[in-house]
Amino acid sequence: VREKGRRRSDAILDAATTLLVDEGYARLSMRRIAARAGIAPGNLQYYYPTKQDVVRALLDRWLARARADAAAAGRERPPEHRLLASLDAVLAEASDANCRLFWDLWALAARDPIVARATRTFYDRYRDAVADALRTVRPTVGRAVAQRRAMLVVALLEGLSVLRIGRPRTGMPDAALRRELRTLVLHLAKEIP
Amino acid sequence: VREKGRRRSDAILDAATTLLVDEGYARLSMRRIAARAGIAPGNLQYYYPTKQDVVRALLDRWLARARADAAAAGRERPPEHRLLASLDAVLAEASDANCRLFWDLWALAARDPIVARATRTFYDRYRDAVADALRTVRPTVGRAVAQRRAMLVVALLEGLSVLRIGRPRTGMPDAALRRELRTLVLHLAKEIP
DNA sequence: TGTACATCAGTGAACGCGCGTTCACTGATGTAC
DNA sequence: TGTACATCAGTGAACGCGCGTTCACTGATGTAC
Repeated sequence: VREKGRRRSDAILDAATTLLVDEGYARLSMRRIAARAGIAPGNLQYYYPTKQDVVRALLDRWLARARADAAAAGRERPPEHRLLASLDAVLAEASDANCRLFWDLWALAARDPIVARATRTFYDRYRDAVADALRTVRPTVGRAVAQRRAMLVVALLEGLSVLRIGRPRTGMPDAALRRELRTLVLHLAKEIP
Repeated sequence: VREKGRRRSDAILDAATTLLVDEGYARLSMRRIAARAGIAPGNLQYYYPTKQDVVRALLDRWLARARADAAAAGRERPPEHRLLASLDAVLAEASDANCRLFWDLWALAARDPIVARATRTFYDRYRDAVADALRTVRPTVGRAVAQRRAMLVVALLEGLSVLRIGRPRTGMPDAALRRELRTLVLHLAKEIP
């Protein structure tokens, strides 16, 4: 009696995620999630009593997966190339849909402490991974310094997604900007005392 | 008969702005705006036929003012200090309320082309101002290069606002991080070929 | 100076809608005897 | 092997709410004669 329930609650999160990515949080409703998952509203409430519960579960799962993906992608590279390879990977994954989801996430986090906590955990892990990469490139920098610099790198990447607002839909920044970005990050990693 | 109307439509935008900053877009409604402005719903519709009209007018006015303020603040400084002084000014102005408003703005821009256009115009001007400051520090860099580097600086600042999500409410990043930021931006302005 | 009239500014009830959530109820499934 | 029963999974109507918007109507204000 439990296997069916687990598959169902997963399917519900799948439906909710699809809706959230495609149409944004403003158009996400319990009734639409239920319809998308092919169940009655009452059954949705059986698994997730309130809308907040669905959203929190959805984001927990999503952020955990994003972290796992990023960790796996990083591990496959030789250490020296890890930093720049990760840059490219992040830029490549920053599709329009993903960006929109993050913007909704930030707005949501401003009002829901649990979402804020999940978001913060996500970025903490993200920063730590970048800090590791920085110390691989130059092991002499201290842990704390590397973490601060990693924070700047993460800020750069997240900020770049914002600056794409209203631009003709390009998957990522243009080549020249990407070159400037690589140069700046390399300087931060190798040159700045 | 026209002066009264102009004052009224301004007061409506004031009321809407207060609500948006205090409670976020999710809780912004025509009825609440009307109540806040002390008028009947029908009268609100007389000035702004739809909710979209209010929001667009509100953001237009708000972004224009932010641009004007930033320009004025920059003009008062000696050119050499302009870059770092602006950094501090931006960080100081990034209050919790302002951040929340920007997050709502980005989410909104993803679904409303007119909001997206206003947002883009805002960031274009922002980037141009930073590019000017960069060229003041080192006039030998080309216009295009300066613009790209300015974009990285703007991305850094906007990204830092995102990374404050879920952190104990500090007005700005801590001193050590701020030092790293200044160092990085100075390197970008002065050292990187 | 008074009056007719168009326009501006404003009211508040009403419509219809989608929402989150509740609830009484039903069938399916596993377990204990 | 059959039966009683608790629990799991699921239905769909209903409640009450706030929403954006419409609309018929009213008063205030300026303008033309």
